Amino acid sequence: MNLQSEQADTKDSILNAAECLFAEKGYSGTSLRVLTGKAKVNLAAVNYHFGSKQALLEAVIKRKITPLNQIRRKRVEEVRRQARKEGRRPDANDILYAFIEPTLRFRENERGAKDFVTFIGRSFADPDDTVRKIFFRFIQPMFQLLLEAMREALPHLSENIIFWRLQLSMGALFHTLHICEDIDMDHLNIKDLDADSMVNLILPYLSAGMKS
Amino acid sequence: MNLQSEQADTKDSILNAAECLFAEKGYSGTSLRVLTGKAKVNLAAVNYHFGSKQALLEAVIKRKITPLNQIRRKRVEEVRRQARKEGRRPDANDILYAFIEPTLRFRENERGAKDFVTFIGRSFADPDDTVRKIFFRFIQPMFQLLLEAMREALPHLSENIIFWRLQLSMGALFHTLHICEDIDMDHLNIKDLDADSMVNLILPYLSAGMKS
DNA sequence: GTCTATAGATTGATAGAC
DNA sequence: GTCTATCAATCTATAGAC
Repeated sequence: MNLQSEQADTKDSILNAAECLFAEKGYSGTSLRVLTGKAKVNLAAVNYHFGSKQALLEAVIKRKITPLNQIRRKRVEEVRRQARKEGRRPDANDILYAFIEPTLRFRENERGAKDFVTFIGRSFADPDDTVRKIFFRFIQPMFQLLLEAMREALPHLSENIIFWRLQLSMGALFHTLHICEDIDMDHLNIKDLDADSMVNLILPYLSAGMKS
Repeated sequence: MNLQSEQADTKDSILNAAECLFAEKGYSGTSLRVLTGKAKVNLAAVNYHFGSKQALLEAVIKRKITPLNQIRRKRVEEVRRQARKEGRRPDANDILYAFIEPTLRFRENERGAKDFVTFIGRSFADPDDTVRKIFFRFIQPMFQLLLEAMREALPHLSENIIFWRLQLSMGALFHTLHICEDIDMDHLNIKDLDADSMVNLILPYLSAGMKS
């Protein structure tokens, strides 16, 4: 019992520190020395508990992306189900809302989630193939679902166009989410905006772009 | 004469190799050994000709961003001038076109420009403060000009909203430009799209978002 | 499970011969 | 200007005592 809980603490400490440092300094930019220092565990603990730095990366991603995607998937499918029930096409704005709102809510509420979302944004552009591939693996099914839903919503647009407009949306969303952690201009600060305000800022833009 | 031209060749070889490798592997992910290997110059040549790895980074950015920003600035100001002459507000779509078209044309035509534009996209999200700060310094005046022009075009929107919609646009644009170098799905491939087609793909999205 | 100590590789930068 | 050789620091990962 005691052993188990202490192990869990060590693993969690490592995961929390990794989440924070990966967001701030990137995967390659974070050394195990700094990481274990922040987590207040021994340098060898990462390799003992996770096997390697890369396995730790996977664990960090998996821990938060799994429940988040579960919520988002449920919300998007509810939009499609509701539309089908009413004998109409789903609305692009509703689909985007079903994806974005839980993302920003999650970012606001969960411990370390702000770091995690920043990390997602960084990972899209990470030069390290490893990082991009691992992320891609976890994100791909969710993106596929969005693609399907959008094809229902916007049947007059080609799959090609929808694909790239979704990419434009992901780029806009995640760039903004991590730039706002970085920027410090008094009159333009949205660092402390709540989830609803951020949705109101971002959703109209993405929605108009998707339908354009 | 001979000495000068050989020096220029060495410096240019280094700049070209750096541009390519920084785009592909990032600044931190590129070692001077690999870089000088690709440039076919001696390991010590970077420090001799540029002083440090960071000074090389600045030189790489400066070489291409200066002429590119000159063109973009001229085009954006021409849109404002024309509108003023006709006694109307500039159109947001025209402003975006004046920024994006030269960017994509440049990307298509100039040697190494595709790498450079990819590198810009990566740098927005680079975890290394140094990289982001240097880029920010070179990009800031151009962004400021866009901000001003957009405030003229969209006077009913607050400066705050315009600022963040421009950020959304930059995120969408540069994410898409470097994801399209990375993606390899036959039916969705735009890797070999020409500049005009890319403008047609991206501009309506950004334009609708800005005006939303 | 936790710790120290260290292997083994790689990094940016530089000194000094040519 | 170009080269070799090397320093000093850093990295991931692991072996072995406790």
